[in-house]
Formats: sequence, structure tokens, C-alpha cells
Amino acid sequence: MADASATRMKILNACRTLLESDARAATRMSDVAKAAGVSRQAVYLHFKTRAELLIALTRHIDTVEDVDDRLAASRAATGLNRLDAFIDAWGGYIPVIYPVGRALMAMAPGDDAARLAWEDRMTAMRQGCEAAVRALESVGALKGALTLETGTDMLWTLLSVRNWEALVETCGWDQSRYIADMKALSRAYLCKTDNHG
Amino acid sequence: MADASATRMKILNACRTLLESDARAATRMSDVAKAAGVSRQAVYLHFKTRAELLIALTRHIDTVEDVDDRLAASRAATGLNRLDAFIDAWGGYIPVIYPVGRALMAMAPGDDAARLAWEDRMTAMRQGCEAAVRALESVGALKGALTLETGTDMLWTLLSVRNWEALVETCGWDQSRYIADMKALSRAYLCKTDNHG
DNA sequence: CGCGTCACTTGACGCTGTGTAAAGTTTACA
DNA sequence: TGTAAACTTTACACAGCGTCAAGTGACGCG
Repeated sequence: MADASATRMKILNACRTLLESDARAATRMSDVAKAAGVSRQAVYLHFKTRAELLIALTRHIDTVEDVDDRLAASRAATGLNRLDAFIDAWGGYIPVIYPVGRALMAMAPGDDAARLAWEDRMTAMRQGCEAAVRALESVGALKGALTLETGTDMLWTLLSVRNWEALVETCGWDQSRYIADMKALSRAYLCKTDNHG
Repeated sequence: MADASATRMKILNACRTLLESDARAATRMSDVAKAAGVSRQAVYLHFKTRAELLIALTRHIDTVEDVDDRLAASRAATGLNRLDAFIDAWGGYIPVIYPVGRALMAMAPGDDAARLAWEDRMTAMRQGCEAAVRALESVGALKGALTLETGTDMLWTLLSVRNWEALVETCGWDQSRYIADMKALSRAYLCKTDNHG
């Protein structure tokens, strides 16, 4: 899989830096090339399309930032704790992938590759939601009116990147506030009221 | 303000129809022209830019669909009822503006006019959220840990078009289920627990 | 009746950004 | 010395937005 040639890394890092700094700028292929100190064609030599570059960047970030380690803790937890652990893990990871995610989401409506890649990630995230809801169910903490599926649908929606964006980026919430309130909100929706913390 | 010439109306209606049918298509200016049975230039004669066309379309829909009437009921309600009434009104309006909203949101990252227009609408919607939270506060039903602002932030986030999109479009929820669960969710987050039911 | 005006059409063009193609340069290595 | 891989340079095709200028047709008005 994806090799680690020096140029490739320069491009990925430059792209990441651009996406993280110029939050509201476009980040064109030529910008990436310039920032990486490389010709525009060199970028196309390593990544066939802009979508492919962004997708490769998400994977690169996953590796560098150890997504797997972050999610390991949540997989170990059970019952009510699993929900909190998952929100800590995923909610804490959102700010890390947000800059690329934003770019990917922006091009998703017009680019199938970008859309599919982002959908894949969101589907993977949904697994975590489902596991958390299942953990509630298994200790009898899931609200009677909810099925595994509807509970997962809502948790998945609540923990979307767009909601993080709305609260943290737009409304200016602290990350810690976001995490705490998402835990409370999810629990209020998913759990039987007699199981409140 | 916006006149009502026959051609202008043909264009607006054609644009609306396209956005509502070809959910996943691009809807270019030339498509709109073709659908309206008019030359591409005629479209530019009435709307300087694509963003302006979409913005005019939102206003046109507002008029045709009587947003004001829809929101009147919610403004009359007080206390806990105001929250439900607002969710009924706004939540019921989302499916109506969604097709245009989607197009506007898609172009927002790269087009200031589109972004500002959409932000304006969302700010207006926020007023409704704030009024609902204030109504709770005024009858002492607002959870102790919440301020008017943070409560509004969260309600505004929960009722975002993107959340409706996630639940109804992506997960396939019934509109009525969406409304019911949003009421429950908002209440669970905003209201003191002894005020349930 | 003829004239002008307004709404619209026609066809061409410029711009930006993506992606492609082809030929040239550098470096490394045999 | 030769050659292969990585990169550069220049040029081009294409989509979609937006602009421009000249042309057409219908309508009202003197």
C-alpha cells in the first residue's frame, strides 16, 4: 500500500498544513504544489486526482494520529461506560480530521470518489455508534421505545462532524463542553430515565 | 423588490422543479434555462449569478409556501408548548426548502453570496430557537446548568437542516418520527427532568 | 404606417481550476 | 558512459460560470 517517498510525504504534509491554516481558503492543487515546494505535475504523479489526495491524507492522518489506539479504549468498555468512552474517542478525533473532512465534504456533492470515501468513514463511525447502543441494550439500559437501529441512527446523527462544526466552530464551544454535553444528550435520548448518572 | 414577470417565474419554477427532482444532479444554469424553455442568457438577464438565482428561489418558496403563517402558530405558544410548536413549524418547513438549501449549502464554501444568504436564514431560524428557550426559561423549566445562549446553541444545532438530512434522507426516517424525536430530544436536553411529559 | 423600445436569442469569448500529454532535466546507480 | 526513475516545464482540453455585442421579433405610440 501507499509508499512513503519523501516527495509524497512533503505533499501530504503541505496539504494538511494548508487545510488546517487557511480554514476558509480553497486549497487548490497548485497551492499544495507550491507549499510542498514541488511542481503541480509532481502532485499528479503521486495522486491521480484531488479527491485521491484528500483521501490519502485522511489515511495518513489516521496513521500519524493513531486512530486505532484512540478507539481501543472505547472497545474495551461495557454498558453505560461504552457510550462515554466512544464519545470521548470519536469526539476527540473529530477536530483532528475536521480540516480534511471539511474539504472532502465540500467536494462530495460533485465528486463520487470523494463522496464515497467520506461515506465509508461515516459508515465506519456508525459501527462504533451501533456497538455503543448495543452495549446499552445488553445491560437493559436502552429506552423501551428504541430499537438498536433507531438508536444508532440518532447517535450517529448527533455525533456527526457537522454538529461538532456547528457547536465548536460556529458557536465557539469548548471541546470539553462539546464532549460533556454530547454525552448528556445521547444518554438522555438513549437511556431509560432511571439509569441516569 | 423582485418583480413577477412571466419569464422570471418560469425560470424560478423550472429551477425549483429541477432541484426537487434530480436530487443528486448538478443543476447548472444551462439546465435551468433549458427546463424553463428559455435561453441561457435570459436567465442571466433576470439573475446576475447562480447564487442570486438560488437565493431568489428561497424567497419565492417562502412566499408561495407561506413561511410566515407556519411560524405564526409557534409565536403564539408559551412555556413548554412553544418548543413543540416551533419544532412543528420549522421541522415541517425543512423538507420544503431542503432542495434549494442543499444547492446553496453545496456552493457556500466557495461563494460568499451563497454562504451569507444561507447564514442569514440560519440566523433567522436561531431567533426562533432562542424564543423557544426563553419561553422555557420564563416558566422556570430550563435546566439549571443551561444559559439562554448555550441552550439556544444546542437547539439550533439539533434542528439544523443537516440533521434532518441525516435522519430523514440518509437513514430513511418518517417525517413524523423526526418531529416526535426532535421534540423529545430537545426537551430532554433543555428541560428540568421533573417537567417531563 | 413606420419607429423605437424592450425582452429575448445567438454565438463568441474570457476566466478558473482540474486533469492530460509530451518533451526536457537531474540524479542515482550500474 | 548509459539508462532509468523522479521531477520540471510547457502546452493543451474541458467544464461551468459569467460577459459581451449584435441580431430578431413583438408591442405600443405617434
